[in-house]
Amino acid sequence: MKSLPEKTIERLSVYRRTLLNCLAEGKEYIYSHEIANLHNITAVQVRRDIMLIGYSTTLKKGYNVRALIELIGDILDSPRGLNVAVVGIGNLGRAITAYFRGKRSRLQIVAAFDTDPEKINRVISGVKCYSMNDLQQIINEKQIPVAILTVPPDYAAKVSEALVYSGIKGILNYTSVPVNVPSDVVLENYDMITSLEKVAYYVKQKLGDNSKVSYEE
Amino acid sequence: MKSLPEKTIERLSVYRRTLLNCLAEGKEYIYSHEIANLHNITAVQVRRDIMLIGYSTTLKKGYNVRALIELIGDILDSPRGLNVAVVGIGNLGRAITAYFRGKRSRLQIVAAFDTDPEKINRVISGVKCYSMNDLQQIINEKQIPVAILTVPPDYAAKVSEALVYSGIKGILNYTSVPVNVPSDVVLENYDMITSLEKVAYYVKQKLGDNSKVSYEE
DNA sequence: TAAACAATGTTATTCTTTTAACAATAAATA
DNA sequence: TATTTATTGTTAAAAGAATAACATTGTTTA
Repeated sequence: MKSLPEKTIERLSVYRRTLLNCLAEGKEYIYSHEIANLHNITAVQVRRDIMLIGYSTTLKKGYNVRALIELIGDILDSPRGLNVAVVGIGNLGRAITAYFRGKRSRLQIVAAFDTDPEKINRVISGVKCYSMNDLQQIINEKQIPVAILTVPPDYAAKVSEALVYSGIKGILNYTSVPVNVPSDVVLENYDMITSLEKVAYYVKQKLGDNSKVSYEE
Repeated sequence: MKSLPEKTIERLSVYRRTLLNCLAEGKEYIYSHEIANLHNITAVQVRRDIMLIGYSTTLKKGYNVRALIELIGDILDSPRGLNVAVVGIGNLGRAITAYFRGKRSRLQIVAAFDTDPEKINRVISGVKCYSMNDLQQIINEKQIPVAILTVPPDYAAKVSEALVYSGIKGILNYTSVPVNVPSDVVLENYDMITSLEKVAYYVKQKLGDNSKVSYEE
């Protein structure tokens, strides 16, 4: 399989969730422009993404929702599922596990880690919490290739090192500190403060355009 | 001011936080390649970003950290700060307010909204929580142009409509549902499930490359 | 059935972003 | 002081992503 553009991968993930909703509402077929409207993008982009994953329909009644979902699954999911750990089970960690709760998904959050003795050995948001000291052991025992990093900023670097050392293959970093990993480990840094500052920047630009008030004095 | 590339805006936000740390450690000057190493990017990209914001140094001792921070502030921040509301103060909402707690920033989270009677009129993570019914009133009274949307998926569409109607200028949407706003409202959709699925996809790819095991049977 | 329409599939173009190439110059060194 | 080195600033090229243009083809309708 030739590799798909990163942005297409992202959109496929979102498409799938929207399509699952459609299916739940009894919708069997969907037009490219309907998918587009649901996501604030153009129908061309939708069609192009769908072309890239090799789906095509001869009908003019839109795409078969079920078939599309399945095909996206073939691309995104690992056949046997993929285990995930949440490292740092504070508010953010719990928010993420909550997202997955009850969802039937090929991604399973199978362990949480924390340093707080109050949390260790308890089940939090449906996930057993282990001591950070047992990181390597549990990751190996449970065969966990992916970790979500939601520890306080000061611990980010140390913990990500430990994760790499424990053999983790992918890290989704939600701390506000960029972390560094060897090139054979997949890394996605996402920074919530940055997104907020970005929105604020564009809002400032717009306000500045419409009324110079805030700059006048 | 000519408008800067979106990616540059994002990086500036991250640079600033890293630079603040450097300053806290007593570092007065920093080389482009040092900034680059901290962020897993190239020095050229750093220099280009810095060129774009119009900073330049005649010294060969690196950039003046203090000056850079200030200049980034001139670009990103509104002179008088910008008020922000968190709409839906569950785990995710609390995680975000916690980020900002104690941070001296030009972005202030000044209100939370929720429907849970247990939360309304209480102070949560340092922020007063109001009833969702008072959205418009409070947004106007407190002059809040930016909202962070962290409500359960089913409420996302309704609440974002209400926000737009209340005169909000920017929405940062963390629900797993894409929302739609008029073109004069700044919108950033960020989907945590998608980022996790993306990491999982690339991990799958890598594992597939190294050992075909998972596809063999 | 023929014409018009509406939808998809694909190539070409444009735009954005990153990377490369290299000129300029302060600082260090022989 | 002349030479080398290290660093910045800037233009040029390449890569990646979105958009536009358009060909194709079921479906509907006169």
